[in-house]
Amino acid sequence: MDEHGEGRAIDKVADLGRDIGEYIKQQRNTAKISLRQLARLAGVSNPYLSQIERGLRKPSAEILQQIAKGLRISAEALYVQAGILDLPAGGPVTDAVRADHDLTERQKQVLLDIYESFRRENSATRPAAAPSTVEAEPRSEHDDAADQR
Amino acid sequence: MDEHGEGRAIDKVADLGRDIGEYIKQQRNTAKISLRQLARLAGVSNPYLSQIERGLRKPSAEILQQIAKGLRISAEALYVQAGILDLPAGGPVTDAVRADHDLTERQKQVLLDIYESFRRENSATRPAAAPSTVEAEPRSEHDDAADQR
DNA sequence: CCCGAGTGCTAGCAGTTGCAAGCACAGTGC
DNA sequence: GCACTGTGCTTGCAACTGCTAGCACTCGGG
Repeated sequence: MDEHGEGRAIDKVADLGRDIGEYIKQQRNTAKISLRQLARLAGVSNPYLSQIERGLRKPSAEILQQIAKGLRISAEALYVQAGILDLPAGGPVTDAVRADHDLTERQKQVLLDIYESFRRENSATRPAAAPSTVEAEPRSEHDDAADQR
Repeated sequence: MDEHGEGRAIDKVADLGRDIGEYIKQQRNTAKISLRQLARLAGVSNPYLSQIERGLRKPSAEILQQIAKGLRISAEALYVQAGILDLPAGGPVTDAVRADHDLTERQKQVLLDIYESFRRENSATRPAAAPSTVEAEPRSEHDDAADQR
């Protein structure tokens, strides 16, 4: 991490750690499940999940993936909170370009940069879409039954 | 990783490690830059980048982000290769661009023209290894100077 | 020949990640 | 009271990540 200023980077990392931890805790509370229940559903150890929620540890993307699965939210939502994925530019154009097998990665990036620049031109004051919390559907018995169909 | 069969999971993890490593190496070769140059651009140590490319180490998402920056491709492309992000299920680029309400018609056309031009380039120059002329733009001093403007 | 600059890699190490074992506490039923 | 089940957390440790110092090699110039 030589690129980072020593003091501010540490503060930033700590903040990011707390951000994803608090977000996970918030999602878990919203889902009304205990830390141990989530840990079991996610397939991670409960002490580790506890440490993550309190910002003491910084989980890998794989662990975030597992936690997302346990919470039944998208891994991407956690990645965004963890700062390893940008807010989705959103929309069919971005997805289509990314999925196009006829383009190289570099070409995709060039196209999307131009696309974004056009959008900025057209709507300079449009606010960015906020991360969604709609995935925090409460976990109930009824939900489990629906899950099995 | 208790959810996974022991033998197959190990094989799968190893494959994934080699996948992202080979992918990075391929992108680097396509960009015609040395391992050390990419390491410098990415802000990671060159021995570590070497180990990553050879599948000996499994980089974190943060490191992948840095490597993507050095390669000038999206971090998401690397995440997909690393198996921590799913391929977006997108529709055709043309349809998506045409349907995008954030763009003027002119902008749509410009984007689609560039898109088609890229595809043409790729069809004309595509051998089995699929290099791109855009991506294969040599990374020179001149480029660096242009980069800073 | 030597030297310098470049190449990719080896080896050892500090710090971090994720875990298992265990603790203290709360609530419930006998 | 006790035993049980559940809660979140502490601690120590093995494995891993990412680094630095250094190596061997190639190439070009003097």
